[in-house]
Amino acid sequence: MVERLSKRGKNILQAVVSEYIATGEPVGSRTISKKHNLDLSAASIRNVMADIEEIGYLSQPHTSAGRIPTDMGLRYYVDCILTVRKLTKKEKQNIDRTYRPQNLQLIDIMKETSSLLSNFSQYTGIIIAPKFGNMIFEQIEFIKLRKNQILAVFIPKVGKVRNKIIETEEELSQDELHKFTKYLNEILSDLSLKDVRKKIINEMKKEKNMCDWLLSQALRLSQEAFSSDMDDDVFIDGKFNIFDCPEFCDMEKVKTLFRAFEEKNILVKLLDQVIQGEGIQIIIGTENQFQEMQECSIIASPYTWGENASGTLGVIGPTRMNYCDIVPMVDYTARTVSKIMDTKYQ
Amino acid sequence: MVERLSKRGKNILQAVVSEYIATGEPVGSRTISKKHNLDLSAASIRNVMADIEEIGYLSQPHTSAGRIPTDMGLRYYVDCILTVRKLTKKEKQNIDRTYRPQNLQLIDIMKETSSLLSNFSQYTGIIIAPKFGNMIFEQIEFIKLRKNQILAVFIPKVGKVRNKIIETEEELSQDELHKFTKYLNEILSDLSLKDVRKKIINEMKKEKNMCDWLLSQALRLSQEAFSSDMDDDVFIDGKFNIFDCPEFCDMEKVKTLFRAFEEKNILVKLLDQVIQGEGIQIIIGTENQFQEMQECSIIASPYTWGENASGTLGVIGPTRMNYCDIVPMVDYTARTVSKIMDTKYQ
DNA sequence: ACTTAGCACTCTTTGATGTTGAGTGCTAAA
DNA sequence: TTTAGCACTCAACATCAAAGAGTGCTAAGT
Repeated sequence: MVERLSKRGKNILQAVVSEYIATGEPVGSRTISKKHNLDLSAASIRNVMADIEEIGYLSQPHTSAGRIPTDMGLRYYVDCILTVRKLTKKEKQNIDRTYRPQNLQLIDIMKETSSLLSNFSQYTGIIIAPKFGNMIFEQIEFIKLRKNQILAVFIPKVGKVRNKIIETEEELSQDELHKFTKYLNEILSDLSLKDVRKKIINEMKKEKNMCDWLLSQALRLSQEAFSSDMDDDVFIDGKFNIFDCPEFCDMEKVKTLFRAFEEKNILVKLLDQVIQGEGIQIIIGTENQFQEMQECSIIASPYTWGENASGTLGVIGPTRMNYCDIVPMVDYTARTVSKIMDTKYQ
Repeated sequence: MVERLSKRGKNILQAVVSEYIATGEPVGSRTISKKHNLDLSAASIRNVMADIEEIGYLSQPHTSAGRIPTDMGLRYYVDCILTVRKLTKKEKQNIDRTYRPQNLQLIDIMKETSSLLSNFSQYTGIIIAPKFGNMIFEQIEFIKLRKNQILAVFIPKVGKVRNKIIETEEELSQDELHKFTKYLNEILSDLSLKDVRKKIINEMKKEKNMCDWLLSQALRLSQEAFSSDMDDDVFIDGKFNIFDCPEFCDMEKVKTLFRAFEEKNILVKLLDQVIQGEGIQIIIGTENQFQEMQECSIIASPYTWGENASGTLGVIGPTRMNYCDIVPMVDYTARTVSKIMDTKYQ
């Protein structure tokens, strides 16, 4: 983002944005000259505002109203003006405390985090669990159910145990299944799920030549077990906080936004973009490609676990969010979660 | 419900209710005398309406408005006036077809049902999965994870496989665990989960005397495995249809209702009352104890599986629902689901 | 060359006022 | 017992004026 504003322009944009974030109403020149001691008269401010509007950073709902920042304006504000505040000790402690309890399962961490994000921000907190494909293989077990049904139990190093029922053509004895698992647990240990899938395909190619029936069965089975495109686990909290935002007083808006919340894969896609980058990322209004969400901003950060970037967390709120407060909070939360994930699972 | 209305009174209440259900607006005497050929003038209808209002079955939003039925009025209508219509062949086929695909897992049946109920009614469809306690034991397996961690996998005859991680004090070998499961699978086979819990407690008492270390370990473990008060599985579909009801144009109302939807245990409690009774049950507005839901009616029916009453399904909508259409549809769906559950799992 | 006071102008918001229409309750006649 | 007729009530709607917030422009001040 190019620096397109003079010092004065910045100050005034800053004032408009912060006033707008506080009130949600269009901001007039008088208000600024009074509340923000820029030592300028309303008239001067008006002139500058007109300039800024021309660039496209401000807009007027109607002729005789004040200005509100456009998405572009907010983007400039976030990139070139905003200096986030530091969290107080107390706030940090509050976040730390969330993860203090012993014996938190992954699922608890997720729930606590989404609720933390939502409570702090007073908007909607969201966290996406580590990607299935990034999970590290620890163990697989096959349990014989009925004649041609086998339950595959996949146990990752971290994360939720997953079951899958597999139908087989031939009947397999539990003994055979034990052999399978022993073999698989050996060759797959410590691989990420992605690599597991690759490895299985490679092994199958090898096996084609060697023609060991048991092994090829084992591989076939494991392929099925890992084939599923498991849903991403999304934890959302505080959906209803948006009811309290004056900008969402319109039924239609709420309706579409909620449909987006329901469509979890919209959220996943949106936040998956964040996982590529590093550190806090902010998506403002129309910057995201989903119409349903274009009244919202997302402040998100990837959190890591070990070396794999593993998930994303963040806050969804109206574009007029308090970026100054929420950005450092999301950041600190992401760091804390990363730390916890590391220590919990060596 | 006592018969408190004359034939004429009934006809007029019937007219008011059906008109109100159709339009959602207060109904005036003129409208009735015109549209429903009762061969009475508006003036006569007015007189009767005043009588009905006195009993408490109708009310006026304000002096110069028409009448709307009260919850009591709707209750009388449902009990003493309503004759439900029969489903057409096509509608029945539509419902049947939902369950035709082979290889539907329980979870699919649930999803399809909630969506079916919602689509047909244009309101919110809901189904509660068979109670955990009513599930029939088929198999349990213990898998050793790490030193003192064991994964218990519980496989019911019907329903979702469930995992639970158990921490133990002593380390147990996989061999020992095999012995445990063999023993447990024998003594628990075909019991309902409730009975399983009882049986385990009984066996533990016996064991205290016999002092077989392995057995008592096995029992302790299984007790832990079955201790969890698993969440009820609630499947809801079409939450957002209520946005389209004119009576929910008020933000506050939507807000509270949605909070109730979120609090799944409100829904569970509400529908659990239905499981006691037999056949279709209708809960109108303030008849339910939850304030959040007192603008809604619930049309629900238990569905069975084998001999155990096992779950509930139904439709949640505004009190001015089309009872005449939705009641038979919920009924038929409940019967169909029961049938499917029976045939799928002998 | 900036800055700013002053002013005319625009446009929303608010409240007051009147009108319309749906619906009621009562009365008296059929 | 029914119903036509009539006076009355009240929400909903439209119209209008006044207030207020804010702008843009101009001309004078620094």
